[in-house]
Amino acid sequence: MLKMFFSDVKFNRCITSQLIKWFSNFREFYYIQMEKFARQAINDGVTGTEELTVSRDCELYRALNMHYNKANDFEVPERFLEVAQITLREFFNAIVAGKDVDPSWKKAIYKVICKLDSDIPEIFKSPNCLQELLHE
DNA sequence: AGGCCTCCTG
DNA sequence: CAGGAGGCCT
Repeated sequence: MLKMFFSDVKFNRCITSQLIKWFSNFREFYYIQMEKFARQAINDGVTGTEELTVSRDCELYRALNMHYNKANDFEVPERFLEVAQITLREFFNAIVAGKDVDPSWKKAIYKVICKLDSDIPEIFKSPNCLQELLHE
């Protein structure tokens, strides 16, 4: 029964597009939070990027975790914190520099951050990805 | 043309 | 989160 489903071309295509959609939505949420917290920091009088840090007990982290990992199903990798912090600082600097007057000011940040993306885990590249994931 | 992505909405 | 429109790339 399951095999029948997973070998269905339409079904697989549907799944991938949905996954893409999810990642897209996640990304959006991520960047919205980043901008929000960066602006908040500025309003709170933060002057330097050194004061901006992302740890497991900061508000920004909580907001993200609440959204992506509400039930704490997995442990958030350290790398995520690093990238999150870099992103936050990137936003902070851009806003402080007044770059946000440019309608597409976020593009530059996106370009920087996407290079920090981790590689896609091998399991997702497998054609049997769905089966393998289900067996975990 | 088809796939993937972003942006805006609901 | 899902849908839809529009842009970019192959």
